[in-house]
Amino acid sequence: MKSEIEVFREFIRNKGLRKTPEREQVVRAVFAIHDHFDVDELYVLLRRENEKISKATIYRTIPLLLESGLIQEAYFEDGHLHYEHIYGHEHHCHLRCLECGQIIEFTEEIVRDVEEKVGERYDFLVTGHKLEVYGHCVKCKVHR
Amino acid sequence: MKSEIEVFREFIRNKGLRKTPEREQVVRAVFAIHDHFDVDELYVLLRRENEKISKATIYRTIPLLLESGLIQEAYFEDGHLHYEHIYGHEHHCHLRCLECGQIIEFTEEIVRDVEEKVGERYDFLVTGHKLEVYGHCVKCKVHR
DNA sequence: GCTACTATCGCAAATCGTTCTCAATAAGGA
DNA sequence: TCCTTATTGAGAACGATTTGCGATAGTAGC
Ligand SMILES: [Mn+2]
Ligand SMILES: [Mn+2]
Ligand SMILES: [Zn+2]
Ligand SMILES: [Zn+2]
Repeated sequence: MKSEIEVFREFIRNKGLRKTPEREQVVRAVFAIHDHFDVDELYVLLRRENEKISKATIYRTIPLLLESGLIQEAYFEDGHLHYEHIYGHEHHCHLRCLECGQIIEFTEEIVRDVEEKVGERYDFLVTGHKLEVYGHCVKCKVHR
Repeated sequence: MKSEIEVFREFIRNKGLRKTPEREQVVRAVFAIHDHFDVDELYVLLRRENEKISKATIYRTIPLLLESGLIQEAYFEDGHLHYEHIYGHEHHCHLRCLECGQIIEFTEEIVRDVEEKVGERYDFLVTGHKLEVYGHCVKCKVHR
């Protein structure tokens, strides 16, 4: 299996874009974080290790990572988007506690069936889905 | 079944807040729009018919509508959140075309099963879910 | 109904996330 | 190596949302 940086380089080349150290630093940072992240976390991480990268460059790189399928939007929270790297990981959904904000990842096969059913019903070429289940976690349940 | 304004008044009273014409105008506007909406659409609609309401008041009312269960966040798009009124409507999910942006609402029973399963698996008190399926609609499929 | 208390309002300023402008830099093809 | 031009960093600009504040108006108590 190709590494994420190989995938990225291929993507960049195919689009006729330029291979730059800044872009590749972003790719590395994104795959160094094994959790959901936002632009600012990426920025802080990169500044801590690397030194020089501007937020503008990170913002400009995000769409490339999305388009190349290396990352995806995970959820919108606290006024901004949160992402996660997905290349090399099997698809998962999110279970969120409305009280403490905890997020658990889970996989559930049935959702594939929904994709298929709905695709047929509305004549869509379905490519994916995003499912978030929410409620109250064990800890927060008791305080009510 | 209680009307949305009754539900709202009850909510307001229980919270010890004040019943104001501005807040109730927002409730009316929200239930006058039978589609997904954003803050600005609400503002434009209210200014057209009513005259005087500030955006700040709309922004301050949204959390009340969410907490009272009258509306919910539908999706994040074009840099801001879009909402929909849900009181008096059965739950539905969204099917989105990634190319033309079209959104189709659909209902699928199986998702309830997922809620239940996952709730048990992680000991959550599940209260709801948000599912978005995406792909390419009939029209957009052919152009590729 | 009148009064007093203070929640809520509108407006404008402030804040926050994101995009844009532009001059300097550096990919990468010739 | 040279040339063209995509990309960068820095900061200004922008759009959405929140906040501060003085004016207004609900509402509880008389
Ligand atoms: Mn995740
Ligand atoms: Mn909807
Ligand atoms: Zn919790
Ligand atoms: Zn379409």
